[in-house]
Amino acid sequence: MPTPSGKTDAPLAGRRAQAARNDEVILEAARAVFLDDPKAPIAAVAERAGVGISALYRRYAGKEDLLRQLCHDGLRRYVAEAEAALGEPDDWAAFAGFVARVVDADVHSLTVHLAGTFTPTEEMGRDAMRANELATALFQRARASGRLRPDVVVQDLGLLLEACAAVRVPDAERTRQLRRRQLAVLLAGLSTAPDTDPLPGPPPAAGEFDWRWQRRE
Amino acid sequence: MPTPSGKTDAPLAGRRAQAARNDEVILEAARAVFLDDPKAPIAAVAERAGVGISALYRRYAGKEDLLRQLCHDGLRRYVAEAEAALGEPDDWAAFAGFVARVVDADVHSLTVHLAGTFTPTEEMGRDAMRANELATALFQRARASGRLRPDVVVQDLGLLLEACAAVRVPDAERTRQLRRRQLAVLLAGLSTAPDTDPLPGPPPAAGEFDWRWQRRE
DNA sequence: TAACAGTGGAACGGATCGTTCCGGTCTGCT
DNA sequence: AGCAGACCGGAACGATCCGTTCCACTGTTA
Repeated sequence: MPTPSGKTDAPLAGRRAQAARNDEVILEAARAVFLDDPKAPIAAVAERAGVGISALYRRYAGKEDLLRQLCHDGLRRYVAEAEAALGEPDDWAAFAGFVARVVDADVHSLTVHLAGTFTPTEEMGRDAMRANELATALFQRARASGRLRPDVVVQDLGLLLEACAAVRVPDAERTRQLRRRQLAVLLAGLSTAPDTDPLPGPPPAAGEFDWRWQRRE
Repeated sequence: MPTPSGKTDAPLAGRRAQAARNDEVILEAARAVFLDDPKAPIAAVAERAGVGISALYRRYAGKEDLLRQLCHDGLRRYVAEAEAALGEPDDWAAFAGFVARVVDADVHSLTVHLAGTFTPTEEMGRDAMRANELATALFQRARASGRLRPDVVVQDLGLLLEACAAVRVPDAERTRQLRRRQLAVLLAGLSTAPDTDPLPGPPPAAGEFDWRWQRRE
């Protein structure tokens, strides 16, 4: 088939179109592969995407570049979800919905678990800060709604996300279901209840999980 | 110093004693190192123990051997804790105490996270089965006490342990504290409460986490 | 049809790691 | 005293893995 359509360059077919499609396919494959194993070789991404290694190196300067982009995307997704959630009028629903969507999208694995495998950009630092601010705002609204027990702090959100991300079975959809279950248990545990003992030990402190963002050895 | 004491061979000093001491030191180092990173090189264990590599290979046929032993020890610890807990008269306290001790000892990382890095022995299979039976007994007693919400199943214990093991900061003692907090939240979430919605999705099924025990690729 | 963007995949070089091996030391026994 | 050998430290080896480069090839565009 020769140049199939007259449309300037939008539709598909032709070398340009394949390249554009590959942009997507590669990112998707990279997400899947590195979510499954943060230390996966770059060849695994190429294989999964059904492309050669060159197709990867044409787009990214190296592995670190790809990881950084992936992580940054996750961060942006987190921010976007938080912003969207802030539009929800019901305080508790905003918080619970936000967390659920973040868990579903596995944003935590994308950000925290990939951190340390590359040197972050300044923009990522800014985005991370903004992510924290937005999450804090959501949290405080949730607390104001009175459904959170009083000895819970914002940083417990990190514990919660970690707990959900830790759930992992071979099937992706089943993983999502089990994470939802874990999330429900955790949210119930964080909610006000008549007769529960106070949570033990000092609560997680600000920045206590920042060590993950330092480059590993 | 020549042979220092007259006691037959019990106390210490002398090549034999050092060897006996090394047995301990090495196992301890291996536990610490592989708990921190299941894929750590064997040299890291030797370094941490302050011994040469030979001291390791004199005791274990290879890395797999060491891992297997470590994992089996964890399994035995789990069984021992469960047996001890079954002696506790209060049903709920038996369950909660058991889980807390298992979390404190990081038995989950020792067993589940190390699985798949070696071919298990038959005895390990038997012990694992026994571990499941004991845990189920404890769980059923806890349920009988009425403090567990009705839609919780034994397999939720796996989710709970995974969530606690996922909490990890550089300092070991702090890690223990945070895990206790996570555990408290989860137990609160699993407890009966007046107005909570039922847990979403099908509950974890028996053997749903067994894939971890299969040798990785 | 000439130039070239885009690609597949072999090949290279470096790093890592499990395991072996050898030379040395100290001990326990004769 | 002295010797055989248990025990040890750590260098060296070989296998494997992985990131990156490179080149030949293909269809497209001008």
